[in-house]
Amino acid sequence: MFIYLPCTLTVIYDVPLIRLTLKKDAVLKIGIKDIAKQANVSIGTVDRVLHNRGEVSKTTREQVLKIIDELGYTPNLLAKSLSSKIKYTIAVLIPDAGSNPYWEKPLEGIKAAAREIKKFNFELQVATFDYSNENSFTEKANEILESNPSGFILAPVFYESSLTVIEKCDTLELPYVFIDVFIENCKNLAYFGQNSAQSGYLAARLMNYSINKGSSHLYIVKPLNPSAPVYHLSLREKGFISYFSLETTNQPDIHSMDFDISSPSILVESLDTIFASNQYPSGLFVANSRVHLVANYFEKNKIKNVVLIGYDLLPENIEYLEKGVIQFLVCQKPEEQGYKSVFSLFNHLFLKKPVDKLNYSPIDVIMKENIEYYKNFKI
Amino acid sequence: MFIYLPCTLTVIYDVPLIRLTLKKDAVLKIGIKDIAKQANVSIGTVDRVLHNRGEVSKTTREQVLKIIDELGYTPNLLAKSLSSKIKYTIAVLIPDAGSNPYWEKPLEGIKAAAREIKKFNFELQVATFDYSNENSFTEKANEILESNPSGFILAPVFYESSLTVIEKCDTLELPYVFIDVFIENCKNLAYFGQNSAQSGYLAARLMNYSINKGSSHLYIVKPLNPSAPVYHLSLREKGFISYFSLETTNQPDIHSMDFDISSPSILVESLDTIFASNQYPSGLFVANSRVHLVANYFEKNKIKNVVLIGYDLLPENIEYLEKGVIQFLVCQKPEEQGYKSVFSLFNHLFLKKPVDKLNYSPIDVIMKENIEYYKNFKI
DNA sequence: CTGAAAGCGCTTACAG
DNA sequence: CTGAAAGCGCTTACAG
Repeated sequence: MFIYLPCTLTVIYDVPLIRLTLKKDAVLKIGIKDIAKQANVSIGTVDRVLHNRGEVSKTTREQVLKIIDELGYTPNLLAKSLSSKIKYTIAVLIPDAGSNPYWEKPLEGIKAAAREIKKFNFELQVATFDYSNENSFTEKANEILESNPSGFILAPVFYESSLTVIEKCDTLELPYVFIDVFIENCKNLAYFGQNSAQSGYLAARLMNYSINKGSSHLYIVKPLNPSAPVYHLSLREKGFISYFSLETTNQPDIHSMDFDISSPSILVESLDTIFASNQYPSGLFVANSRVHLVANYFEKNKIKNVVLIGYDLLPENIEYLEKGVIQFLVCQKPEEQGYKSVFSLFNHLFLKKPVDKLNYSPIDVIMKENIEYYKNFKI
Repeated sequence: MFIYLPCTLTVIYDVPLIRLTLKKDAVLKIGIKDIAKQANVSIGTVDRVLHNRGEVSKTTREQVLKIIDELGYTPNLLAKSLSSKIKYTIAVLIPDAGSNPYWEKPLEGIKAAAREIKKFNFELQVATFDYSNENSFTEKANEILESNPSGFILAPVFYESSLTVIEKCDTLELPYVFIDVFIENCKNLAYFGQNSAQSGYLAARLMNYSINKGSSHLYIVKPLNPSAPVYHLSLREKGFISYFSLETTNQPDIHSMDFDISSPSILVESLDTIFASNQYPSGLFVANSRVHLVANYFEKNKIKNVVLIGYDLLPENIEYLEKGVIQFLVCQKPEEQGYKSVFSLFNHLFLKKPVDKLNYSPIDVIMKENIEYYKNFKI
């Protein structure tokens, strides 16, 4: 039923000033030649002070520096990379996508960034390791360090081994960027990853809004991959739980349920138990991308009106979201994490620009209506 | 109450192959010199066929073309823009931010893009017009066309005048990009804007999830600026309404309420009426960024438990979202629209890359928990 | 300590 | 129709 309820509409004529900004940009770009002329030196000398390569007398150095400052010189990056023979190599060490399809996404972003900075003589070295094999991590890391890259992006999933690697980086003065996993008190150039607890908290709010209020049962499902670490999972769980203890007067019973993804039958049994019990769920929060397993169960058993929230845009998840079996997918732009990791090193190495150290990904709320725009990674 | 319910956990050892991809990239970059040598011509001739500047005999032309193809030549863009004297100018014609603060955002993105492609000899010309003055649009457009830009980004808010301008662009073979407003059957290079109906539809789903189910009253608030067009507003309204008629068995009464933003007292009166009536609202959907006016009313009158959903990240809206007065803000990355408009012209003019014609912005769902990541525009 | 010169991969007149 | 040469703004040996 649609009711139209118009209010009085007063027309006003509040005419803002018309203005036209046509930048004439009369500022002529000044180059090292101009500086050289002003300072009565050769461009070679200017270059020496520009890059602190010494072999310049103090007085001329200061003179040149002064003029550079006065004229507000900024180097022409195109000319720089055209003439320079320096090659930059960015090494990447992340888990094998075979063990976790998640890692395809950051790699996609990494590759996209690599394509963009290729023209500036940047090259990529990608190595992967096995989640269930700490040695493979160390071995690959050592291989990389021996190849002497200009920068290093790594997912430090094994704490002890990572510390050893990081120490070596520090000694070599090799700038390194953490992706996805964060280790504290390191001299890492930057970190790009998720705010897992926060995303769980957000999911809880969505859950709370979506379920029928009043006493109810919520289930946190944690699909475990025995060979993969679980910190994201438990942080998401913590965030989810803390929302209900902090923000709402609505206090549902929250149950937690772990299961090994390699034995789906256990999941089915557990879900059977839950749905047959007198603790019938109002909603399920699946703390990672395996939410499609639960969605599949819902579909088969024709379960409706139970809110289902999960993570990540796997094709299966997208399908169930579009069908309406999953209500919300929380997503943390994994491609962007990879993309930005590369660019942080580019900014540091090439542009000599300062880089933000702590970088959490946006937490996207994906629904039927907006999934279209998140499906494909585009910069 | 938190209950832990563990399932059996079986450890498996599914060891994926370890692999190391160290791109050696032995492919030497080939340039016009190599082509020239292969074809036994000078680089001048190669350049002539590369740019179809004629003055080349058919046979040599074909020979060169063949070699270019064989060697898979791709031009070095850095060298190209370093040596070329060609300047590109992108003209922009959008509404004055004075009449609608929204337009600051696309402009921000436009400027960001401009900074990035400045090094490729791209320059920006920004002109603004007055929403309440169609003549100002036409005048500025003509001024721009006379300045003979390389590309044109415009918000064609006045239909008739826009058609005239567009016709001139077509004659001049000037590529033009629509931003925010779309006109059908034009030869525009691209369009960047919102999918307004879709966002209303999404807002309705959020609303439906958030309100207590059962019979209820929802209000669509349309804050009107008499000098600005309303198509986005009414599309959002339509989308909102159609969700309830299409997707849900839950059929609340939906009331629509327009008011002139220049007389806030009318809004207050209307809200007073609503909240005193026997049609007490479960939720209000404010179809644009003025949702903070309603939020302000909520705060003053200590209204709780009424779902409030609105648009855009104005500072006031952010504040009320963080306070919990507004539950959801729907946002359509206006900065990105500007940013991408510029890049579509860059791709077309400079890179000669094909450009997608229809580009809807992602519809972001913003809540307390993720607003942090959407506040600042970053590429 | 400093300068002159070649070169990066293109474009752009100009000469023939 | 075609080629030789200068130049874009830098870097990089090399000579003094």
